[in-house]
Amino acid sequence: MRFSKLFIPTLREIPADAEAVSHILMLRAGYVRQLAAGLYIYLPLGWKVIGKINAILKEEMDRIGGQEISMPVLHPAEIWKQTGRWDAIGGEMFRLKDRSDRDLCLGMTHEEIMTWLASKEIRSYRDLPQVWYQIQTKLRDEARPKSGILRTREFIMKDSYSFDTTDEGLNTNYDLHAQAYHRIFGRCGLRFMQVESDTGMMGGAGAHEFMAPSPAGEDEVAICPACGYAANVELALSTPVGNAPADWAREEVHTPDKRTVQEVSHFLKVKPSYFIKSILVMAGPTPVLALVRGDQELHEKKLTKIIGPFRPAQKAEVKEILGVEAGFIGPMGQKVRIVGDACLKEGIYVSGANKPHYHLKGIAADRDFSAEWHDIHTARGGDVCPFCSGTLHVERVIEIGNIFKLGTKYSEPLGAVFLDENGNEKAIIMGSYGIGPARIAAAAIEQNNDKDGIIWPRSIAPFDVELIPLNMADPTTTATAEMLYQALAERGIEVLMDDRNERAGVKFKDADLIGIPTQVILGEKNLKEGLVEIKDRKTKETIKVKAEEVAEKIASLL
RNA sequence: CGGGGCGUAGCGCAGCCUGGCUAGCGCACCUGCCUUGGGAGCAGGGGGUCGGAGGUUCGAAUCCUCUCGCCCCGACCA
Repeated sequence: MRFSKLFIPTLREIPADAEAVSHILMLRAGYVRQLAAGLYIYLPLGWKVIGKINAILKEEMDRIGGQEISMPVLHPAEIWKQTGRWDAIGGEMFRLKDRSDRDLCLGMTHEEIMTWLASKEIRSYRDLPQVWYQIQTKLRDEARPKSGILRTREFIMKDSYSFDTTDEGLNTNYDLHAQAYHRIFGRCGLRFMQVESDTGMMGGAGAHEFMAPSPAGEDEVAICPACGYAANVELALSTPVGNAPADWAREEVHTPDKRTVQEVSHFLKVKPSYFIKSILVMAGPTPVLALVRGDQELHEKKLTKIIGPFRPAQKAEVKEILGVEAGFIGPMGQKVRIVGDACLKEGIYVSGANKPHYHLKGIAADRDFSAEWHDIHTARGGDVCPFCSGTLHVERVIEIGNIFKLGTKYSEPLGAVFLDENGNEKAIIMGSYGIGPARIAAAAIEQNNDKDGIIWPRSIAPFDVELIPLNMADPTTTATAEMLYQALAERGIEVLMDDRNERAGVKFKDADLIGIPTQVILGEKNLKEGLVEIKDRKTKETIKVKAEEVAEKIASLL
């Protein structure tokens, strides 16, 4: 393609509204424009990149037996009501009515519709397994769209769904998807990892997320370099580094007006890790006392899995239920349900004395109080891996894909059943698997850029080569450019030729910004000797090659 | 939804606090000349009514009220 004929509105300055590197660069390099919060227009270059990614997705999905279909974006409410999600999902679902006042919604995902199709068409175990996928627009009224293309209200997703007769079948399809995802992200040139993830409200037997490390990400994962354990911090297990043994005798200490761990720690000159933080929460009407070490944070999702949904208790409730004001509460002698973080089982600690302005030093689990022991703290870098005693580190990541074992969560309510070999009716066992192509693009930029712009991985770059004739007024330059343009095209190499009548500097700047991995530079002086330069966008390495050998040389590089 | 910030030309910004000539600057854009290895130079030119509505005032980009939009932090994220 010729630059002069392509709409590539590059920006010299950084748009004020952009923060994330990928966002800034996609705007500056003319890949996208924003229509409204969370709504983006893909310009020619941006759409080409998405097309490259989608092509890879299709190849790899087809390779594991996926069959591409296409489903409506507009859904009747009835199906979502049958699975309970019409009511379970809040403001995140776009809802509307048609002219006859029927409830409809815009699809945030397609479990319901895929399962509906299966319920209509699948009869026998002989019809299974099936893997159906689509690359389709999803709509979610996000509470907070952000980071450019990373979190939008309308986005494209590759979503696939597996239908099996047995758990073994599901496991097979699940593993196939995991393998396909590894190939996909690898081919897209990303640094990524597969981590254990929270099944959340999806329920079911297991889930993994695929994560691309980047400071622009919204999630954090805990990783053990020693044994390979990797999990979203939403569920990552860890053991905080233990305290040096303390040999305090049990004693009540006066701590006037010292309520927080910070204050008491400072006052008593005892490190926060020797404290037990007692947090009263209300699981519905039931009070529960959660205990975590003074230097740790309670992880609400972990606790939710144990006691169900809860909210923090109010100050008045603390006094009424525990008989002492917040700040001096401790686990001793309390009759409420107590859930303690497992690391508190060992060691001697300080906690509130259940008596205003007093703390109790020298208490130990089992001897002075008891609790149900669970991992309820938030994993942090430096914690010990619970599986191999290596040291965990925590990294910020972009979620680029996920895989879920759904089981029969959708097939049961929608009546997606089959008859097995013995004529017994059974619910289809399902899995669902998603990838966001736009997030792949954004993650690729986040991971591959420099001060001058984007550095695309070859596989998803909008073009393979950018031809840069520096002086369009020089006949030799333009003639050589045309010759090379043809020669490269004949070899199936996608070329962008910057045929604009711009000065050299402008062309160099734009080329670096746009990020096509290979540049071919035609300068007058080199051409006098019959030479052109091939420059690598990433390394900036330049080689001089005879003009007539360029096509061949580049073909060997790609 | 809670907290914070910002809306002035296509982009980036100044002016606002302390109302007052014709609303500025850089880049971009148009014309001509010139230039062609890292966002050139000279000359000339076009473009905004200050997010919107209402109010105060002799007078509002500037003060007040309401409203819309966008960004960031948090909550949420099936």
